[in-house]
Amino acid sequence: MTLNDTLLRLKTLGVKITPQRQEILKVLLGEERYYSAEEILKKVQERYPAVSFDTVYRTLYLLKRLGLVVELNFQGGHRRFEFNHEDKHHHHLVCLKCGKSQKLSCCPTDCLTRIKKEHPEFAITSHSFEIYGYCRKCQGLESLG
Amino acid sequence: MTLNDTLLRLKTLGVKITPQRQEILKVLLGEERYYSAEEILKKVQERYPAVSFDTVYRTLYLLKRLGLVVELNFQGGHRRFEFNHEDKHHHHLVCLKCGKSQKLSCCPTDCLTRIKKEHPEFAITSHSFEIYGYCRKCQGLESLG
DNA sequence: CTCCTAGATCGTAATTATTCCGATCTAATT
DNA sequence: AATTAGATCGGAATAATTACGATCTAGGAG
Ligand SMILES: [Mn+2]
Ligand SMILES: [Mn+2]
Ligand SMILES: [Zn+2]
Ligand SMILES: [Zn+2]
Repeated sequence: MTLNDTLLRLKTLGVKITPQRQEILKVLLGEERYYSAEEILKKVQERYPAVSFDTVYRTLYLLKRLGLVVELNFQGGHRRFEFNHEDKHHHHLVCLKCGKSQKLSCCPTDCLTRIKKEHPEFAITSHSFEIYGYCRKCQGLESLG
Repeated sequence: MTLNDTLLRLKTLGVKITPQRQEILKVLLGEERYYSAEEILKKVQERYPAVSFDTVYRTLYLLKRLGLVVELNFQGGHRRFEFNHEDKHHHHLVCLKCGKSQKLSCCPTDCLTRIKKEHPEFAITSHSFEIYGYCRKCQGLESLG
């Protein structure tokens, strides 16, 4: 998904295209990874020093409602956001020490179809699946804080 | 798992058994569901009015390190804790409106074994798998806040 | 049983993350 | 160019979590 595609999509949905929103999207589309709200704020401030957390959060939640952004809630209460690249739905292998992550090649679709059958009255909108542990570098250092 | 079993386990591990810790365990063992830190504080305060958040959080993290408690991080940044009943490992179907949940009958074990093979250098310690949406009661009310 | 001490708790303050809000601004339509 | 619904800013408010010094106590030694 390119920036222009995304902007077109927003325009179609009747959402205003502001420079701040464009800049937030540029960050999210820049590297294919997840970001904290603060990381996004810092990056956007390089171009627009006056931008506020309010704008970042409002934009992220807007994009989430539109299905363009995914919210990730990791162990320890760490909240992250990443662009929802079409056909690139994925989950993460997250190191509890350094926070680095790798994409997982696998999504529990069989569980999902089973649960849909078992709970037909429940309107499923999303799911999360993350695996935690320690990467090679951080093994043995778990207890050193 | 009963309270006495758990206390014995803690004793074996060289952890002090305080009345506050016992009370927190009683809450967690009482109903087989997850709790917020605040819910636990309130319940424990019924017996020990002076107990503090500090004690609740420290105890929860202690129990988590010992594998007796699981930390759940739901959409919206909601953090919950539940007792890790042996052989009752499970995941949740969570309503985004009312917060009520149901146990899932299914754990993505095939994904997990696959990931272990693909990332033998990574030391996996835990995983999360939650499904979100709207329960029957809350359907159609999603947008009413 | 009493003493001792490492570790636990309390009370409160500090920190962090997120949300709220009134004043001002602006994208997009007319 | 004027209009206005919706967006942004700056800062305050709220909520969640962590920190810390003073005090207390569980559990082991004697
Ligand atoms: Mn990712
Ligand atoms: Mn549960
Ligand atoms: Zn998936
Ligand atoms: Zn599982």
